[in-house]
Amino acid sequence: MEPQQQQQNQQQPNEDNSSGAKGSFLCRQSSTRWTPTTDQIRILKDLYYNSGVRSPSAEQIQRISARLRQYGKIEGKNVFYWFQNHKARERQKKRFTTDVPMQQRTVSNASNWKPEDYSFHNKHPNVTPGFSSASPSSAGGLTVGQMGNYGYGSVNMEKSFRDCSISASANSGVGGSMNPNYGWVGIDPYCSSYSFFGKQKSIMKP
Amino acid sequence: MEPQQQQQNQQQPNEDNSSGAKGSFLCRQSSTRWTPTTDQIRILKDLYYNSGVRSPSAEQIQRISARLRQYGKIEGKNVFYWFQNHKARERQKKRFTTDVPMQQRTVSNASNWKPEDYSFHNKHPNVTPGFSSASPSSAGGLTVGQMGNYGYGSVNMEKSFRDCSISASANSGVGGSMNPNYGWVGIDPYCSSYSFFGKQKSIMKP
DNA sequence: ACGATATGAATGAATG
DNA sequence: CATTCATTCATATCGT
Repeated sequence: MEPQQQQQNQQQPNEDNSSGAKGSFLCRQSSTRWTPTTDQIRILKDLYYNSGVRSPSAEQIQRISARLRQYGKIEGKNVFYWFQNHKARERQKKRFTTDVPMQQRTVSNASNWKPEDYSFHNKHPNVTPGFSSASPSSAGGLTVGQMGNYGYGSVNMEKSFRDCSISASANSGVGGSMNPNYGWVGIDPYCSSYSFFGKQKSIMKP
Repeated sequence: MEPQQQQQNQQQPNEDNSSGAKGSFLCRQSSTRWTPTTDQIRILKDLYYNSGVRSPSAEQIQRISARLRQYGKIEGKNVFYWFQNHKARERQKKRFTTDVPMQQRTVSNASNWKPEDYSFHNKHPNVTPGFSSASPSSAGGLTVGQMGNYGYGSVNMEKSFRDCSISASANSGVGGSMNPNYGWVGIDPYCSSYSFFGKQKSIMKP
């Protein structure tokens, strides 16, 4: 991410990469920690910025991780942490720079942190500028999130609108009716409690 | 092995420079990463060693960076990373030296500050013109530091167990399990218990 | 010119 | 959610 300056992107493609993008490099995944592949990152960011996913529910996490699994090894917790971190850091940086609530930043910011890819996906060197409107997925083809599943929000979405500018993703369905997309707005009658990692807890251990 | 600070100072008044290319040394090469000026380092170390600041909060970071800005370009994240790194490396270094040999560390020895480093760090002839060292209060008058002590060390946490008793089972809404943190209503069927992870981690972990 | 080291930056994983 | 720790990448700088 942060395509601005130096980036240390070097995730090793591990096995199976259906995407067939980068070459295969055998590598050291020996590390304990998950090293996301570029495709995985791409998708995660797409979900984050384009679909507005911020704190996916257990179900979503499973789905997402399942989808991402085709691009490399990944577990539910990785997805979970990814969203947590991404969100936290986005907020944090804002905190450092915008701390004082009052004060209008005339020039507004100026240089602070990395511009990152707010708004849309701007980071990948590839992806065509086109930007389709209908399908959120760029290359996957699997849409992880659009099922009619209850979205997670149901509860406090409060100010989630503050930064997420999800630009149009086709059906944002603000109007009412069910909004199939995950996101804010979904009020669902069910709690759909989750056992969440409960099921996959076994894999959750380091 | 040696001096930690071999920082080259090149404080530039402020931003600008766009040339980026470090064609000529001795210039602001601010192309990419932040290169702290000696004054900035001096102050940072002062805060670190003399004031005990290790992990400044967002607010502190704001103030610190504001203060340091008079010595050169700097942003909040730089301060943030600086402290993070400094602390981490100090710790890391110490870990190697103090760890294996004798583990007889009295706990009292919490302060592992490294006075040697500070006080007169500038070993480079390059130092900024003028500048006498001493109090950081050159022009700021801001008091960023907070106390002078910090007990650190002796925190060897390893993998402790922290299983929770409640474990997951938040079950679907109604049941009324514990974890009432969020006043769920007894009859409230719509679970909105999103506290969710508040304690969930237990299952996520060892 | 390199190689080594110091250190800024980024981020996965946890903890509270 | 906020904060912190550990690792790792990237680059600036110095030594020889």
